[in-house]
Amino acid sequence: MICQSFETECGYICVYEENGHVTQIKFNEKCFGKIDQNIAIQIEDYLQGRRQSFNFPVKLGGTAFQKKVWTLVREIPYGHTETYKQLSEKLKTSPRAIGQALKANPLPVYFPCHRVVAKKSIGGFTGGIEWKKMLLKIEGCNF
DNA sequence: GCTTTTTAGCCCG
DNA sequence: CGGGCTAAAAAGC
Repeated sequence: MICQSFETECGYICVYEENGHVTQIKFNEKCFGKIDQNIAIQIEDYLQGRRQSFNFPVKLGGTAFQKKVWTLVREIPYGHTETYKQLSEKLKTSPRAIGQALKANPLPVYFPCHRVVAKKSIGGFTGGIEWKKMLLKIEGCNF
């Protein structure tokens, strides 16, 4: 397994790769490896606001429910936000269950959980809400 | 399987 | 702006 860091105005973001598949994305972590260049370019382009979606293979764990939520989140269009509640209604579940699943998301950014906000606040984010704000800002969303 | 714990929410006063 | 409430998933047994 290898990983590569990318610099942002919020700190470093670290992407883990295992034989061509992205397995994990972490915040505030610096490392010195080089991952598959095709993937690296996509990440870099996204962070510069030049790319709106990803096209690389990933490897996932997680429960059936978590995968359902993550998949649904991926369908939220670039630059848009939805609330935990809206998603919960789509899956006939509760807002808090959505929060739990997003917290367990191993691939933030790829599964854009930063586009999911609470009804009256921004909600939470792994690695700090500063990241969430920054990612939304990249997408041209003022929160 | 059942019970307890935890939750990145919500709503109402 | 608290507090209490709640459902539902995950962890524990």
